[in-house]
Amino acid sequence: MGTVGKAISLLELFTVAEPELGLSDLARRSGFDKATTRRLLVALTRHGFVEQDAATRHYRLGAGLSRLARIREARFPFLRTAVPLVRDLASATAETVHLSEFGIDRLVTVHVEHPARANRVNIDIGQLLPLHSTASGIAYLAFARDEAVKACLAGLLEAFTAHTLTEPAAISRSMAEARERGYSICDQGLEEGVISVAAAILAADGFALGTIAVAAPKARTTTADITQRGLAVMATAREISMRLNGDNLQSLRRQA
Amino acid sequence: MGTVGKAISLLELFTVAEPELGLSDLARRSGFDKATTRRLLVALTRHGFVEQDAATRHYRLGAGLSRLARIREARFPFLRTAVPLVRDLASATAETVHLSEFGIDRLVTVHVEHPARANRVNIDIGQLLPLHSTASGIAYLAFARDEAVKACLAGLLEAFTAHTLTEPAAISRSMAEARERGYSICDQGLEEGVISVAAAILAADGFALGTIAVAAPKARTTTADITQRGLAVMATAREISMRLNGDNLQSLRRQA
DNA sequence: GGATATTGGTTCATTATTTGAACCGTTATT
DNA sequence: AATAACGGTTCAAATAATGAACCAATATCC
Repeated sequence: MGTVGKAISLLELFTVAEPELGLSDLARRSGFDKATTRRLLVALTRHGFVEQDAATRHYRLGAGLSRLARIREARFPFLRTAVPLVRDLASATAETVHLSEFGIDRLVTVHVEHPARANRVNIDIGQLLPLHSTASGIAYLAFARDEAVKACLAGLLEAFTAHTLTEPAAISRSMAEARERGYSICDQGLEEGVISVAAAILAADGFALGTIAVAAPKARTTTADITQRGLAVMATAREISMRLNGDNLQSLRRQA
Repeated sequence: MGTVGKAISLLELFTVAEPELGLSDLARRSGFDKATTRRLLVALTRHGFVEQDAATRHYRLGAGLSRLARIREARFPFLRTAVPLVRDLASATAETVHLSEFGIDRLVTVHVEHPARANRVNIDIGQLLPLHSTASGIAYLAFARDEAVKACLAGLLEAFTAHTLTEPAAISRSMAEARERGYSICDQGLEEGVISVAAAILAADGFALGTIAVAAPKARTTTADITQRGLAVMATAREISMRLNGDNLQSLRRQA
């Protein structure tokens, strides 16, 4: 792993659950020597990607990252466009709705609206979602470029639960069903007791760039719920796609 | 410059005005060899910090950055807290209001609300603001740690206009006035014809972490406007500080 | 349409940067 | 009080990065 990759992998250790980490902790989790870790952190700090708390000496993600993300968002207003619609869908369904963007060969969770219920599906911002075993992943693949699909099916298809699809043929079928229906359904593919529906958000070229999903405890989900949420998530995905791309969105490969 | 620094400096070449850049362009602007630039971009792409457009082959900032920024924002909700108040202040003043966060020894513009007027002060998200020559900078320094102040005054104090304060003593006086009054006033320090007021947003430890500012064309700004906007920006900064820190905000060093 | 310039990209001997074992002082834990 | 773990540093050795020269494709110019 090159030096740049090492530095970034340190950044990727920070999570919503653990936004601050110490030097020894970062070294241990990354597998790098403490001296190496320290040097990488100094370089990241010098460019504002990491900050060190003056009192605790712990490290955390820095303003330089936020700045670049804001620049990106200014030109590609994915969050600004989608978040209000995610919020609306969460209100309408009273379940967890999460928005993901494709990156690093997985889906990156960029926004979550949790319902005000104790029994709900919890997802963290920043959480990475595998493609083969999530509703979001299947919805994405259904409208992804062939290379992305091939890369996914050629990789490790980990079985997270007994329900996870791990055969390429089965995953392809699931993708075809998602294309047909306009949304995907995932029954406990990533976690026991959770059922989700998702739809792809398309870029101007007609290929998927992200997804929106509704996740709920299976115990309180009926077949009618699934259909209703599926149609709702599909409509929301379409709305987000249209707002992002307007008249540029190519009709080819458009959702049915 | 180490490898990590080089990679990050490539990322810093992207702006709101130029969100996509080619390989040769990036190499030229960074001063790195094309082979070096390419290798750094490949490493950044591998971790989602950069994406390459399939059609144009141009590079742009990637989803991996957005993900980390979202993780940071989830735990440090600066934008979510401040943006609504920035918007309110922009409506109330009908001038440009911009929010900055400290990082990389300067202020980083993270949000801007432009008034719906043709003659207005334009500021880009991501724009870096020097400390000594802007209302935001002086407001920040007024409530910054001594080290940050010393570092600023010991550095290059560039004269952007004939009005820019470049003497450490004059800058210190301006800081003291800002502390006294609760907001800073900058008359054409960065750009001819622009006058701004700003106030510091404080962290729990009582030190500044960012600023909020109102910028306007001097030609249509009266002395009464300055006072009115100064008080408004101070009140907004205080509100943001309180929402971010609640009861944790130390009374010591609190704004007058 | 041909000539030229510029693009994105690659190679590998050479060079520069990174590495990490061993060490340190301080703080936390037992 | 003893021990463990912390954040941090050093420098000879090891590894990764470098960039001049090259390539095919595309854009620009005349």
